[in-house]
Amino acid sequence: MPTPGSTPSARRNELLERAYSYALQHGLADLSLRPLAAATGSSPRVLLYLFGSKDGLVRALLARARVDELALLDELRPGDGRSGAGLDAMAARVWEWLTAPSHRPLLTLWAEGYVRSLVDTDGPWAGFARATVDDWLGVLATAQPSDQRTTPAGRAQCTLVLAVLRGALLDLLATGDVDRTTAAVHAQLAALDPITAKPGTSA
Amino acid sequence: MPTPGSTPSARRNELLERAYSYALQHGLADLSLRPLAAATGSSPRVLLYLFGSKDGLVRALLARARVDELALLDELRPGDGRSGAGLDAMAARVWEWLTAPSHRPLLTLWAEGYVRSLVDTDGPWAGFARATVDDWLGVLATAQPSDQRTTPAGRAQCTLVLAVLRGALLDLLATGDVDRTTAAVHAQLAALDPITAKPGTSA
DNA sequence: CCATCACTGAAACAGTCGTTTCAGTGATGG
DNA sequence: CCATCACTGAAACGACTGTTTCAGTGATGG
Repeated sequence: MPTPGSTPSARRNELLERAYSYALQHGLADLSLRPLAAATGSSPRVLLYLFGSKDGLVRALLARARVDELALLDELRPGDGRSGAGLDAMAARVWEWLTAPSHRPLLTLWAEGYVRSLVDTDGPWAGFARATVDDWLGVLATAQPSDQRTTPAGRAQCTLVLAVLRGALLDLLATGDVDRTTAAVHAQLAALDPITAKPGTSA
Repeated sequence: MPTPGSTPSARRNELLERAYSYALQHGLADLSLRPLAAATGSSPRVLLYLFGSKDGLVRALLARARVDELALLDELRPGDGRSGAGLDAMAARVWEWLTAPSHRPLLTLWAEGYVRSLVDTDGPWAGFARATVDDWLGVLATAQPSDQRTTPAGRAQCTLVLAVLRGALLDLLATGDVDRTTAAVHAQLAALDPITAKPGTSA
């Protein structure tokens, strides 16, 4: 019995991509094999064969969504080891990315996985929320001076920026009010600036 | 055929309370009639009779959760028509409430309904996210000077405070790190103070 | 040529879902 | 006394769930 399960394979990747775009449209909450199979031009039999189980499928989809997330994070990294353009500048770029309408399905999917992992502490979702929090705190930390990175105040800074971004995102997803949420985020970044910048290092 | 559906009734309220506490423990995502009936000492038959349908039951549970939310909001209102103690003081009180361990199940349930309503635009969840955003923005607005309440900058202020609270809450629910998230919220409130207060009115 | 390989279709499995049907309780009040 | 009321138990309905069984494809390579 081969049961590849998680082994990469041309066919598997192809179906994963189609299932991923299906999940982006329909969500993960009531994802079901037969409708998914019909939409991706396959069959429940094949999906189970290629992914081992439905849990395996969901895990693969979550991992696939995470690939998109990590791609964004890499894009945001300063690249070189230097301290980059500052926490506020990075936050502004992140918010720009978050407000792009084409990213809305991905963000909704992410929110779905996030809260689901809060309830189902086991299963495929487990640890998803925790993982994304750590991912983002890590990447935000690369934007602040290295001497702040380890201090509690520095970690609080990153936590705060992340909270603003996530909270504003939740608002945006619910209301669609880009102007109001963007104004809130920028108000925060303006207020954050004098805190982040050490005296003498501004501009 | 009576089919009370949403008519109040002693028995209905009793079962609603029990179903509510069950939902707080197990979540709403995979709520199912038979296990719920077994846990509440009733039967699927009775639940359907008293709530009309499963959607009616979920709607009742969501409304019940909203009662708890609105109770908190009323508690936060200054009471008299005056401007209260300021936006930052109110936010600090809200955060205190959010971090209370006993409120964690309610907050998780709320998060569940929130993102669910982002995906299922119809069904029992519809509009839940939007409603809570409006509720909270409304109550936060009562804490700021009346001349700021209508300006875009004032609305951005409330949006920002709400975003910080919600974002930090998401972080807290995922990581359980009360210290770090509280530090972030308080850092924000400290930075918010000089913005909110008009020059000359500070202290 | 034949074995092995990754992949697939059709059908059935046992289980759960929300809901319905039928048949009752026991209490209320005219 | 009897009708009406809110409520309930038992069982079944059809639809759906993830998963399995059996039986194949067609291509690969020794």
